[in-house]
Amino acid sequence: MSSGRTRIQQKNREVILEAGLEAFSEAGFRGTTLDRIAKGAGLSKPNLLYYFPSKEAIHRELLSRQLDLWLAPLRTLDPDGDPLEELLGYVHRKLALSRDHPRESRLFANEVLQGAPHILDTLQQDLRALVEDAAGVIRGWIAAGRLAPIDPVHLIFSVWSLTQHYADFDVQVRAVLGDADPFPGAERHLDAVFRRLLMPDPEKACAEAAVG
Amino acid sequence: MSSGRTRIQQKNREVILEAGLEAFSEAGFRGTTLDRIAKGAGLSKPNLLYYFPSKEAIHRELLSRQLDLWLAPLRTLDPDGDPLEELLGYVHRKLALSRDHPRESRLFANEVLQGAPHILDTLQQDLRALVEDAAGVIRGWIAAGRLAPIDPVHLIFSVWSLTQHYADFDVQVRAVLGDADPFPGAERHLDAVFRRLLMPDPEKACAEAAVG
DNA sequence: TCCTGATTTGACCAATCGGTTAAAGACACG
DNA sequence: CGTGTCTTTAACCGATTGGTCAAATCAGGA
Repeated sequence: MSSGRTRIQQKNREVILEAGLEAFSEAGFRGTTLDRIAKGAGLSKPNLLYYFPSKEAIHRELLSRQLDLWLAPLRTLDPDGDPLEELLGYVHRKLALSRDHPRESRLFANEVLQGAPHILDTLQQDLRALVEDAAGVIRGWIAAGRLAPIDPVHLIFSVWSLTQHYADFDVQVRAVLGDADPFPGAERHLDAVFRRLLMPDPEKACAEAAVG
Repeated sequence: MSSGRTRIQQKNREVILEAGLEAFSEAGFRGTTLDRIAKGAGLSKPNLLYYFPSKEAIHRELLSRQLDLWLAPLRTLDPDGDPLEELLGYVHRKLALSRDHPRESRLFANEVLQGAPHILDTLQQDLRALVEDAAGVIRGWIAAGRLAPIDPVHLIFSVWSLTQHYADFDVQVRAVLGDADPFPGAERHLDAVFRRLLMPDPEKACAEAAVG
């Protein structure tokens, strides 16, 4: 009565969302069937619809539940920290999300790729505002000469694309690399890329380049 | 009799493939219905199946027909050319593909994102071999000191992800940037990124950074 | 114990899925 | 004209889709 939800309800809703994540991330919204989610959750189809009113409700709940986690790394940029450290840390955390939560990445990738019909509002409002905040921080660093001059918004796009690539196109990456774990190599590569890209001090950049 | 295909057949097959590209790139294979393709092509559903034996045949034809075009930019790397020019040219051509053929990009993105069930063989053989060739060229440049040291395969992944991002996640990019055309900014950004990333000569890099 | 509400399910629904069939319509060619 | 081929479609098929409903089952408190 206090929480409004039984233990059974909480547990089954979790099981359903887990199965839904597995399915939606693999096949997208339209490509996913209630039967498949039900089977994955070990429940009957009518029982699914006892816990969620519709397929779309499961999808919506998944998207909104993961969105905060998904954008969290970008919120942590500290204007008073060291710019290079902050941004490399961001890249690192974002790549870790791709490694540890590839299904969540593919869930969003499917959604956006197909026109973001369920989260377009959120993108245009929350995401845009969040990016604008982060871009402001980056602009401040550049203005203070603490960071190489670069378009902050496109820089953020670059972090997204470079890191999420290893989750969203995992199959392709492994097909090209062989089946070895791509992430150690990806981590080294992205660290080197962004270090070289963002280094504000020409002399340090030169030294690094000369050594490397 | 000579070509084995009537004018009507050729024209209708084209119309069907155009409608199929529109549909598959938007909704993926499972999310696309024959009825939608038929409607888009202005034909009846049985008439579709007079020209193609199945939905999968349309999809397969689209994938194989676009694959060469899609990978062409990577084949043009000239070992005897200027490394920086060659790679910047590759980035430029790849970004132009994202701008001028976003549906083709999303067609592949959907396919790979959902596990590449129809082209996994091609990825593991042709694509892998192609990347290995290109990586060899890049390694040669690095060994000759004509290019900054960098992992060639991950560099290619980076080109793919950075350029295709503007086609595949177009909706998200526009949501963040507003609805202005993202490509001029993307072009400037990627040019600057790869210039800085690949510049082999420390002094030139320093000069560029100091000026920029 | 019984009772009440929470949970589960078999049977079912209209709509849509990919695909088939047979027959009609359009066309070229003699 | 006629004829044989190419093209198109109405009608239909079994399977699957998202979703409903009433009845059965379960769990827990008095």
